[in-house]
Amino acid sequence: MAESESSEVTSRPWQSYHTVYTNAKAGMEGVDKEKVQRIVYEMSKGSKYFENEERKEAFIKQKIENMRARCAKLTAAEISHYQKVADKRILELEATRDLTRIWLHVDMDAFYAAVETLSNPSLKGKPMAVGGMSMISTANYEARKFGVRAAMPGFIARKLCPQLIFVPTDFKKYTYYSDLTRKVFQKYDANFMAASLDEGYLDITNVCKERGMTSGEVAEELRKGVYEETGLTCSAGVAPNRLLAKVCSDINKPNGQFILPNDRMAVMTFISSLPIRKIGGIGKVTEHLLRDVFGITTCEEMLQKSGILGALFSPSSADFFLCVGLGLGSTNTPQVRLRKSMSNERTFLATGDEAFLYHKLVDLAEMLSADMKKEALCGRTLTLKMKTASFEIRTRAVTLQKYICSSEDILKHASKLLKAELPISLRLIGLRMSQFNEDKDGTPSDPTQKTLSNFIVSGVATGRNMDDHISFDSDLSDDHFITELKTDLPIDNHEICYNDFRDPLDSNEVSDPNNSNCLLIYNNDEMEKNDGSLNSKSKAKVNTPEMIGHTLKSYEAEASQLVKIDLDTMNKRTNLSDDAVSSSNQNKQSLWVDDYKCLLCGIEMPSSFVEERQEHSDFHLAERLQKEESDSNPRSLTPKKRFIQKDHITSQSKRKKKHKSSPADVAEDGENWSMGQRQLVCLARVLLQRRKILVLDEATTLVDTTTDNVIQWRIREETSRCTVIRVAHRIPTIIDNDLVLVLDEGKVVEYDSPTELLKNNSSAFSKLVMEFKRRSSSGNNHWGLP
DNA sequence: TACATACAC
DNA sequence: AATGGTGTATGTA
Repeated sequence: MAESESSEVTSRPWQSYHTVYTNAKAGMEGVDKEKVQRIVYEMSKGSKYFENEERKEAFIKQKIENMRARCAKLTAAEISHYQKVADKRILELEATRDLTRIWLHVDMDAFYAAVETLSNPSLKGKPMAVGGMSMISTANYEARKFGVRAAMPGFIARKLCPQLIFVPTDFKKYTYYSDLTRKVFQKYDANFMAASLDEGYLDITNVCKERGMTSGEVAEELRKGVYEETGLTCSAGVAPNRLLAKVCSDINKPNGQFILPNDRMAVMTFISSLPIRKIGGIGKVTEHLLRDVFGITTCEEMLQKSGILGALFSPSSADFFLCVGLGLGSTNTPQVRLRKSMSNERTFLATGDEAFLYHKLVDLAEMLSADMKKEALCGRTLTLKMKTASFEIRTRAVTLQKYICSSEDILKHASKLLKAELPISLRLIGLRMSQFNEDKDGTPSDPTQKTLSNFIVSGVATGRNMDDHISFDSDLSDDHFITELKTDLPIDNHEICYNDFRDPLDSNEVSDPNNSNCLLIYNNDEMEKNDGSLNSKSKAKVNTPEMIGHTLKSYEAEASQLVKIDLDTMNKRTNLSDDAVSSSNQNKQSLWVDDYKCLLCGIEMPSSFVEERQEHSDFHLAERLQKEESDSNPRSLTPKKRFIQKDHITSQSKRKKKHKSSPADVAEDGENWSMGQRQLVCLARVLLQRRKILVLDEATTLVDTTTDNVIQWRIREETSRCTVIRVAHRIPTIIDNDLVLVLDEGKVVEYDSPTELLKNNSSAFSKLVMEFKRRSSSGNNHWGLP
């Protein structure tokens, strides 16, 4: 079996290229599939697209292997258990079977092509396709005889059929004809569901009853009506539910119909031999998966393998498969569904030209905004979609506090998302808005307006307590407090954005494949005196979280309280924390001349604007840090990167000036800070407090590596007389600490000084360091690692 | 929530 | 030379 497969790969390689258009489509019965497949393969071979398809294919193969392995691991007892569960579920589902409704699915025949032929009758009888050289939307039946079909690129179609006529798409026309067909649909079911421009689901139960007609007669009449109204033919399927009706409408295509009676036996017979790929929702991948793992090709087999399916798939997937096996589908008429997202995207010649990409983004933002306004929509989640030159698709999203719809707002956030990805070479950019505001009047109902949980008092060993609101009434000037800074979440409450800023090409972060590895590092300048056990030079050994908790507990005496400053602390809304920070930092000079004017830029802000003032001083702080950072390490920044940063600062300065005239706007500021800048500000504030013990939990994740190195160096300087506990993934962040604890899946795998750990080549830490070196060897090594 | 996949037309 | 655009659902972290 494996041998015949591999010989196919070498002698007839095209057979292993799985395209989307391998499934049987109406009108393609007499086609020489082998030939078509070979031509498609030869036209595609070697292209970037093809390489990406191969990558995806390999990924699916891997998935199949994993599933097979999981299958093989199941014990007999487990299998019988899952079978019992599945049998019970089958009974439950069977009980929901509803044979009282009659559903009709109408599907227009080669809709776009038929419409084009209508408006240009000379196309009649000739092979024709709607679309262009890159993509075909619809092919007429003459073209299908050559293997030309929807979703096929035009240049391949032309190879299959040199005389093929191409007609560009014209959605206005299709919408017009679609409306005509819907007028007819409406006569049979006022609540019909439009599945697309050329498809509809109608519940014809009442029509049949009221007019004393069989469903077949209704279908005939409706199709005749559609033809009279439009001059276009369609096909219909009648069945007790929508899932089956959809399958039925395809059976006698084109210009035909198929009736499946409302009878359980008829349904079961119909379903039994039906290939699963005919069912809507089962596509190329699922078909492949079910065939190669379980040997399932027909719907009937879904029931035969129900136990194992239940064991390997999620409940909702398993349910769907069972329904397929039982021929069950929805019979209800769902209430009008609101749209959940709106998007637009454009493909172009792949380029890394930032000005070009930005320009595309501007266009998309404007178009999207216009579309949103047309439907009076405002959304709060914006997603940037990118397709790289190698066809890899990436999306990056932000969820905002406010609903937006203006092109300016969209562009502002979209360009931030794009900037974080630069440099990058793209062939497509898209924007999508989702999470819409229910009412259109634009009332800014804040859906995630949070109460502030700022200072949370807790012990390390008792775990993190981010959610509880614990009042804080201790003396902040006490130097014995530990300040834990957790900055791996955004600071800004205005704008919650959980972006992954890591660049997969910039491998400065080391983690194991499932990303569960973590390094907990103790830089222990003072701890020695306090607790010798932590500083033990013992060999790496397995440890448990309890032990760590225990060890750390001994510090609780000294650190009478752990002050956790979470991100909200740094937020402008946080009066308490801001007061706390400034009161604990008495040597801090006032920025405000005469308690009114900013010393640095002269902006005027009354003292009552507490939050705005904090925001403003943070801004200057960030500016300073940025400057210091680029001065101290100018060569490590590419000119381009520096330009971006400079640009960032300038845009902020501009915003500040604007605020002069309207102080109320200041509350919005900080919005356009990069996440890295926010982390910088957090860090700076904490360092200023000069604690004896500092916990840095992924404190610099959002800062680029170069800056991170500067920061780490600076932290070491600033904290030479204090104990620093770092939690980090980046090796350079932790390499020169006194003690390293390697965590894997929440457990301490080993701990010792880095030098000791590195002596053992097979220690987890050594492996991480080696992996890090391997990944960074291709790029610049700024880190001066051993 | 963010992101990737799968699917449909 | 060259493989789309729009929208939904779902799984996973």
